[in-house]
Amino acid sequence: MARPSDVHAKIDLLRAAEQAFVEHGLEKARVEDITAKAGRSKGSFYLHFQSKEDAFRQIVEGFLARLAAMVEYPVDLDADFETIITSWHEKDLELFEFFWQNRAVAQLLLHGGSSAQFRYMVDEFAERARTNCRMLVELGQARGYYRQDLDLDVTSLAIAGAYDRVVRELVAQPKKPDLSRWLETVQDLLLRGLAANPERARRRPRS
Amino acid sequence: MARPSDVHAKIDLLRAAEQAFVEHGLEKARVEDITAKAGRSKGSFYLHFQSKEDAFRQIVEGFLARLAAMVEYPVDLDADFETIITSWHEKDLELFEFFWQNRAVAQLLLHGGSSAQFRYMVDEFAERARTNCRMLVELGQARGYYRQDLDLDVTSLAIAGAYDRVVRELVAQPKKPDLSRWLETVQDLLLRGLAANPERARRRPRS
DNA sequence: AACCATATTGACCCGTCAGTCAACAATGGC
DNA sequence: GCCATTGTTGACTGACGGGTCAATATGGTT
Repeated sequence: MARPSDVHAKIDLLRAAEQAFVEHGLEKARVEDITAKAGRSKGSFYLHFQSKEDAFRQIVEGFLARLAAMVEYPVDLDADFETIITSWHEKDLELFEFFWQNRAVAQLLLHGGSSAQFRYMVDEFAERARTNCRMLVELGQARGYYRQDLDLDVTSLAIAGAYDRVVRELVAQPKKPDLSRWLETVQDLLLRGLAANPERARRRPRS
Repeated sequence: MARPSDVHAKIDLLRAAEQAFVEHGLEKARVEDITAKAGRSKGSFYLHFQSKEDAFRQIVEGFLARLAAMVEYPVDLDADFETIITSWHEKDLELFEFFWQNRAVAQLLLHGGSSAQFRYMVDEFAERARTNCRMLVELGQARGYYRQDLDLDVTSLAIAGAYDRVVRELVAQPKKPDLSRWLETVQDLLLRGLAANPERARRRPRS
């Protein structure tokens, strides 16, 4: 065993790659820019990644995997509805925090800096988020909290879209905004739109 | 004056380019694919466009110009609020029709097939649409139809996002859905969320 | 210090296209 | 039919950048 490899290399490269991809998109980002930024050689890049696309995939997959883990929290179907709503709010706040922390990659994905060959990953995630949202609405309906005349497909789309757009704006902010207030505004708007009984929809002030 | 130029050339090329860009994105679409699809030569392409990017710009600008014209219709501030809402619905329906008719280009833009250098055009449009939406909400507030406690910034974001996502889904549909019903569902959800007086928010059945 | 195994490097190779232009084709006027 | 003019073509060029690999550096081991 002679000469151990530099353990920081891959991390440095991933960081630099992320920055380059955010700045120029997958196609226009040059491997040499990435290696220069990481203070490494071009060859070093190919010790850690099969190709430029491979590095991109690793970044995206890492981000989406952590994201998916946050979104697909188990819903306790037996819980009191109010508890579900509260838990929903908490999880959303975590999600917003996560997006803020990872706003560079988030912008990359949300703005389609990825080429067509990676779009399916983002689309798939968007679809899952929307399905998740649809389930929650359906549950609310079944419990009688939400209106019975809602079209689940279009309604869940609109809700997912509202969040989507707010997150897009969030990740583009120069300073961290009041995530909790943003979230409350959105949830309040949507809850009132969903509720069967308008009075119940008014948000209780959070403790 | 000898030999008039083929008047169909540019139109053929634009159509083929649109198709190629939708299919592969700006970077990956090859000029030779475009010309082959249009049944023209590569040289012919450069008689009509400065560069590949120029062709792309012409397609996008054409689409956005027509779109902007539809969105920025004058709001009659003196009109009865109910009239404004009705007019809003009609205009949205037109907009949805437009998106459906032009779903190929719409998908191209919404999914970021455009490289970073063109994103500002889409972003600018999204921003204008959102501002427009904000103004309508503000008007509703001033008239007392909407809640006073709304955060205009976040609320307008959420509303714009809801439409945005629904349009994204619309342009991805294989068959034309019932645009009017989709629109009603969205408007209904949002109006109930916005309204100061829940009773007033219920949509009157359209004539 | 000498040696070895492995890590690292960056000059080079080579495929891919955007864009050019010299040759050719078509048209209208005479 | 012939010529002048303008339209059209597609083989070619040159730039670019992803990926390779022979040469070199490094650090541990004896």
